[in-house]
Amino acid sequence: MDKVFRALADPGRRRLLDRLHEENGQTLAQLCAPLAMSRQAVTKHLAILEEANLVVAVRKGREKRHYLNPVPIHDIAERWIHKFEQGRLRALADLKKKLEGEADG
Amino acid sequence: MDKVFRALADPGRRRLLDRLHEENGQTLAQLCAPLAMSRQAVTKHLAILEEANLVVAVRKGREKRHYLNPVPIHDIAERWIHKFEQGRLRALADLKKKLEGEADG
DNA sequence: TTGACATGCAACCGTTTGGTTGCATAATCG
DNA sequence: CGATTATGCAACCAAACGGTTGCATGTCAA
Repeated sequence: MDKVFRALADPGRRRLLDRLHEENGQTLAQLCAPLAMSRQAVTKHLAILEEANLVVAVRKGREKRHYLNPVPIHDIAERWIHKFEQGRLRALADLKKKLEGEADG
Repeated sequence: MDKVFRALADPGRRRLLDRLHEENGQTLAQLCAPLAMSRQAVTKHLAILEEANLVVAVRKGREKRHYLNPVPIHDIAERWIHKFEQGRLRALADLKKKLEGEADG
């Protein structure tokens, strides 16, 4: 779970996930192409995404195809985001109350 | 959006959000208490959470009460997670197919 | 006013991060 | 075979991160 959050912390890596979401199974070279970053930098980002299990790579000859794994994102939504969505309106009410200069706490 | 992802990348900060979710409006001292970390470290984490607008602080005399703002988390769920939840089953199918050693790509 | 409590600010420090460059390896093509 | 393509590995580097310590400020209470 922590690895997933950390992996998502970098905009470049989120961009890579977006790209794979648009077109799954891309190679390293394909992913690098429009990214204003060296191939090796992208390699490292992909390694971090793989480490977090957000991306699964499959070698095919001299190419390496990258596939999006949606499970960790789903898990975060379920186990973490969901919790905060529950009390959401209450929290917003708390907040608004305080920000409106409520005298007493 | 980037600030939110970055803020969520640290387990200590997620912990702080969890604590505020359990009990909203806690002071710095209250939040530090069980955290095996110096008060100043917590201050920095809270500053990052405030910067990301995940926490809103209100001074009350010599105390500073911290309130959870659920909006950025909601936004991430809406604008980012949701997208991946859409194609989720398809992506999983793609992945499974490849991992099962599908000959042709 | 004095003391204690709650927080703020700033300097410093080791480690991690995100990136680079250079070279090595492996697979396809002619 | 040799050239080209696709990727891997390693060393290096500046900047950001997460944390510390020391001191300053502001507020409540006796």
